[in-house]
Amino acid sequence: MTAATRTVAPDLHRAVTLFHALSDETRLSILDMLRDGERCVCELQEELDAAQSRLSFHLRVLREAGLVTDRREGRWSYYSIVPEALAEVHDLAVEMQPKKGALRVLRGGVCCS
Amino acid sequence: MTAATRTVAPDLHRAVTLFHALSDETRLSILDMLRDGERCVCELQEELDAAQSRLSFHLRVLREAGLVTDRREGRWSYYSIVPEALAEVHDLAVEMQPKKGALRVLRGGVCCS
DNA sequence: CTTACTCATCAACGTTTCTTGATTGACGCG
DNA sequence: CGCGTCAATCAAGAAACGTTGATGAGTAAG
Repeated sequence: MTAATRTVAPDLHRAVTLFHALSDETRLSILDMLRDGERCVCELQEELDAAQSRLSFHLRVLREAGLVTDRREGRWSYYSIVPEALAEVHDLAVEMQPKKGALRVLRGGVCCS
Repeated sequence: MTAATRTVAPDLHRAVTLFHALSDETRLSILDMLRDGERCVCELQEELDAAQSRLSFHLRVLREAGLVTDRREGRWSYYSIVPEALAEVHDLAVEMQPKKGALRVLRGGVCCS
């Protein structure tokens, strides 16, 4: 039985995807800008001083993780935060806390059998 | 003005470190096991069916992110969750939500100046 | 003292992720 | 139509990451 088959919480991969999308400075900066409301790519580009294709790449990661959505209007793409995805992250952090009554000095007294 | 000097929330790097540590299946599995209480490396090794050096590597990432602590006892190292670090993650998820009154159809009417 | 065991660290390797510059498609405007 | 702009995509290279097997430090036990 491998780690993949055993431990995998129903949504382990989902968690990995979410946390990975959040594990980059550029992407966190993007999300921070989006806290004020939606932005088009060129606005982000200007404020973050980042190449266009670089932003496109990071926006795609965020979009594929479900953390942002985009809306096209004319030539522009507007991106905005998906609050539900952040709520998922919130919930994950809560669920990962130790279980009640998990204090154990030595489980069963010995370590490895 | 670069993204690094401007946007960087006081703890952007801290956030990146935390999220990065959580963005791996093996590490999430380890944390899941630790929810029941502390474990020594050999226990994790057995249950996760992972090479010892692999676990050591991942435990180091988790430790350096402050998500787990270790305690030596004789030959064994016992690892356990640091609840405060998960609370940080929790708080980050909350802080990243859009600001109140952030609904904006078009900021200033036009997109790029 | 010697052996066995737990664990951290290292170097080497393959893989993934990120960056850059170029290309392409879509749209609006003169 | 022909041109400029916005943005997605691609290919190539660089950097970071994760895996593996080997080595070494520390401890317990014969």
